[in-house]
Amino acid sequence: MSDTPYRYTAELAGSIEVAWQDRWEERGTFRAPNPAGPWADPEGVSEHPNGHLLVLDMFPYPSGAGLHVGHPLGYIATDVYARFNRMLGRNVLHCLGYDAFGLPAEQYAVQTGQHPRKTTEENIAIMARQLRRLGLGHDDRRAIRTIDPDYYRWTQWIFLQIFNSWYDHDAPNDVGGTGRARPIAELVEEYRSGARPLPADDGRGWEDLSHVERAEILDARRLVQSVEAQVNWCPGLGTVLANEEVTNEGRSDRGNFPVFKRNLRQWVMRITEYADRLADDLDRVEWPEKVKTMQRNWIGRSQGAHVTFPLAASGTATTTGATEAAAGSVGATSDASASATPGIEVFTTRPDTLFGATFMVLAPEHPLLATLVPDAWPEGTRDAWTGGAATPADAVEAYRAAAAAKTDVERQAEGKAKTGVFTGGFAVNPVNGARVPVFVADYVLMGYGTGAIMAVPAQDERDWDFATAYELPIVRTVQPPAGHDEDTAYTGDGPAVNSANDEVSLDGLGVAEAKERIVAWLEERGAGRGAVTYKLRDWLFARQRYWGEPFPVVFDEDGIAYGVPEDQLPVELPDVPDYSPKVYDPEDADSEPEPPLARDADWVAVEMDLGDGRGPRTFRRDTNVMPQWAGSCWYYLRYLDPANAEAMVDPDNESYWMGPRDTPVGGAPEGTRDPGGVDLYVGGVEHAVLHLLYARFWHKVLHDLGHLSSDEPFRTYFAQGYIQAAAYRDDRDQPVEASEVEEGPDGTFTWQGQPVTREFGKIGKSLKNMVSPDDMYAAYGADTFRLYEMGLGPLEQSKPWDTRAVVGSQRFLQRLWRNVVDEETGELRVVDTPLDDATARVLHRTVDAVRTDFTELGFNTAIARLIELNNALTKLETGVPRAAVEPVVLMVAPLAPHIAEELWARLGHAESLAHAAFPVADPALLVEETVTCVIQIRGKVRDRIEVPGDITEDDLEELALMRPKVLEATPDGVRTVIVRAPRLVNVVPA
RNA sequence: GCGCAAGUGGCGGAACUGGCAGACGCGCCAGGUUUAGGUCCUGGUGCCUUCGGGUGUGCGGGUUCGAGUCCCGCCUUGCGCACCA
Repeated sequence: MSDTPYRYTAELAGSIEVAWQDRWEERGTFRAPNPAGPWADPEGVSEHPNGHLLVLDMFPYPSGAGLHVGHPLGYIATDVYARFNRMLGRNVLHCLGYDAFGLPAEQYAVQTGQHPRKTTEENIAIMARQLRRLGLGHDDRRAIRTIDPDYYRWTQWIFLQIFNSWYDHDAPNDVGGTGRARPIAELVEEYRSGARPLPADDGRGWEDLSHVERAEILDARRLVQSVEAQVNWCPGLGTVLANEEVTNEGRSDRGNFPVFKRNLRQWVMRITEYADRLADDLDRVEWPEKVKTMQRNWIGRSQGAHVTFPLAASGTATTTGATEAAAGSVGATSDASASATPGIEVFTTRPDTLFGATFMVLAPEHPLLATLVPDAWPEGTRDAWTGGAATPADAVEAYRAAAAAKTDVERQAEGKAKTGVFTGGFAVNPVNGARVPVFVADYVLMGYGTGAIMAVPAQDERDWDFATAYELPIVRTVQPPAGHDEDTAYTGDGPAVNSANDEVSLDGLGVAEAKERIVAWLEERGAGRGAVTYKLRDWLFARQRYWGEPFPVVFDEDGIAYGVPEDQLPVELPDVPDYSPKVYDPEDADSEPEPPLARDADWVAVEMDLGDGRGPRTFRRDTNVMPQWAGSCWYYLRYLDPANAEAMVDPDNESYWMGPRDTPVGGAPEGTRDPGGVDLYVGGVEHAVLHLLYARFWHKVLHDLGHLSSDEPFRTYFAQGYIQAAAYRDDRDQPVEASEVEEGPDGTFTWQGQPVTREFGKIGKSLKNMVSPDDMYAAYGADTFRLYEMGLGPLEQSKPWDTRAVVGSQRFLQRLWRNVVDEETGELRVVDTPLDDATARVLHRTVDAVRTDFTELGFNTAIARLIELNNALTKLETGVPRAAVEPVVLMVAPLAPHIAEELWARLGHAESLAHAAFPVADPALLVEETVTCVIQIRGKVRDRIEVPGDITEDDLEELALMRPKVLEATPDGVRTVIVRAPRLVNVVPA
């Protein structure tokens, strides 16, 4: 029998923790009152005069492997912050649900032959147990799951809202600009009334159109469209993917399978309509600059101009005069298809350099190539331009085939070496009438701009490289500064040169002015116009998989798509016998997507009354499912009102929790209207352009349609670092089980007797370095684990896991416990004597520092201060005063809530401390009575003296100059004395 | 290649506007408790040192009475972008 039965061991910690978790659940301690909706509790809301706070973690995916010690890092951090704010009197909403649709669950289910619903629900149960054991103060009523029909009913509802909307670029929005989503019904009304002209100006009105014609007009405007487009087809996953889901290496971010470009008809969400607002509104949220930059880069907005280069008559490869350009937009050719073509439209960000455009380049996929190519090489064609082919058609075809066969990886492997062939065609530079040869080259991409460029070698490095490789002329139109290398392009600012025709001259102008002038000239001439392009593509939204939300869309016999009426939602995911997607050889680029739902003929054919007055009819269901991002695009809204059967969220609940704040975030532009949104959103940076961009898009649509008062989902986003763990590899570079590796005294590592090398990496199966929180609960308890993770270092940093070091946090809690409870008797040890002055000052300085640290998420330094304070109390010889230990318990509570609750209760408090007031520092006690003043000679510390904290500069200087060491060091007198009372005096000898 | 972060003891990391570098924790060392090991407790712990002191925040310069902190030039690591016209 131990003689310390009341010691704070892992066993005791465990029993305390589980008991408090039960109590919290029974009492509903963390249930946050809502102002409205089915749980309306206005009284509960009014009990929180210090306002409200919405703190959220990124939506977790319940993986089959359970949690590892890296996962809870952010959950603990938000919990500490939430608990702290609760103690400040705020109404705090913190909860967590499950993002449970998606590929991994489906793949796991296929592997194990079980239904994905079964495996997903099992995984959720495991995760829920692990999370509960952590002691997170979540509102347990709000643990929503995306796979529940009551949830995805609203996912489908939102889809229909977007489907039934169009983007009106001219409509004023509420942030002072124009452009917002409007219901498609309003567009119909404008067409019907004639307020908006119909696209086809054939004299017929809306009522005269067939329903197929009307559908075509509307479908072209919807924010969800079915388009025939080049998509990312991933045979290994059997589905198409969004651009955001394809890695730089041209592989799927899930599973790392090859991805191929295919032309297929697919659903897209028109996120590009929001490109400007998505870019601009980043200024109004408080996010890491890094993440904002990533989103801006992804959106890739660039300002420039579209310029049309008329096609020139085929002929000799020599430059002719300016007459043709003046003649008009089309080069004089007899070829019918060419005359139908106005010319080659390019996008350029440097219209000021137009006079230096000496050739053009089309992407290999450019449609104009077919009509551009003449029968024979024009006279004067250089050998190097032909690619060795007998005719331009052969050369272009060979080049196109070669480019098409190359994967992105191969293109990348070739680096920046420029290849291409002459098309045999010419175009006319609209500013000077120069005949410029047109090339095809794969350094121009079909997916950006117009898929064609004007090449200005003197001011563009890529064009320079191409021009030198193919001996094309280079004309400088921006004067490089003196000393600029004559053999490179100059891309900087400078005065324009060689840039004048009979009507306009740019010579001498800087880049910005030159752009302005030439764009004005182009617009006047109808040869071009100012333009903005984006790298952002529309969001490919359909997946040919099973485990996702079905599309609430049906088609009639004409192939027209209809949204399923709201009152018939949800469209439930049918329980099909064969849910495996049709997957192919990952390299089989020519395979076709085949959704599992398409196999269920009974489900696909449906009789339905759309409520359009035509009665019940037979329709064909859409057999796609939504991507995993769908459920995670709006879950934070459902948290606010998860039981609401009438709306996705009651508007009053949304505006209470997420509505715009009175003052904008720091760094927002002057006069900004606050966008509202989640007050603190914590999660990994890997979702910087996926989830965070998609959610912003949906949120803005819902805001435009009047469903939300906030116009950004996440007002403040904090990107947490990762916990990494040691992993070890053997001599074949294969990871070995990290838990079985032994460290030798010389610092080397061995596994089963063989030497292994160490690295630090992501925790997980692939590196065999899994550490489960369950092991930590068993060995130390949840409070120790929480404290360890928070004490490791700054939250935004990635840090290595070290199980051996966890004991330090346990020791702290043991000392705290021992300051209150006698380990042998279990009796209370605190004394009721008043605090001595020194202890009171340490206490209040700690309160002040911890408050600041908690507010700024500086948990590691807060913990250090609390340890110092507790160590100071431990050393008091007259016992630990209650007046000191109670504030310590309250301050520890957000970090280690179970032990704090237990000590609080043992100290005689009947109420949970979850809503107790956080200690407040007395300003009078923040200043130290005496401080150590450092005396420096020429900046080097030479002496120290104890002085009163409020000593004047003059007194301190006098004191310092009398010190023997100072006198000794200044035999020739003193030149300067710098005094920073009360901490420092620096004496500079003469 | 371009852009952005970050480099501090054996390790994770502290250090407000330039003002005692290394808080706190791990590890290590010594002592105590214990039958022993472990736990736990107390003290010490940047490096060098002739014990006076010297030296020290990736490297080299600079500004300053004073630099981890500011400026210039490098190096390394991490992240992002990568023919985006």
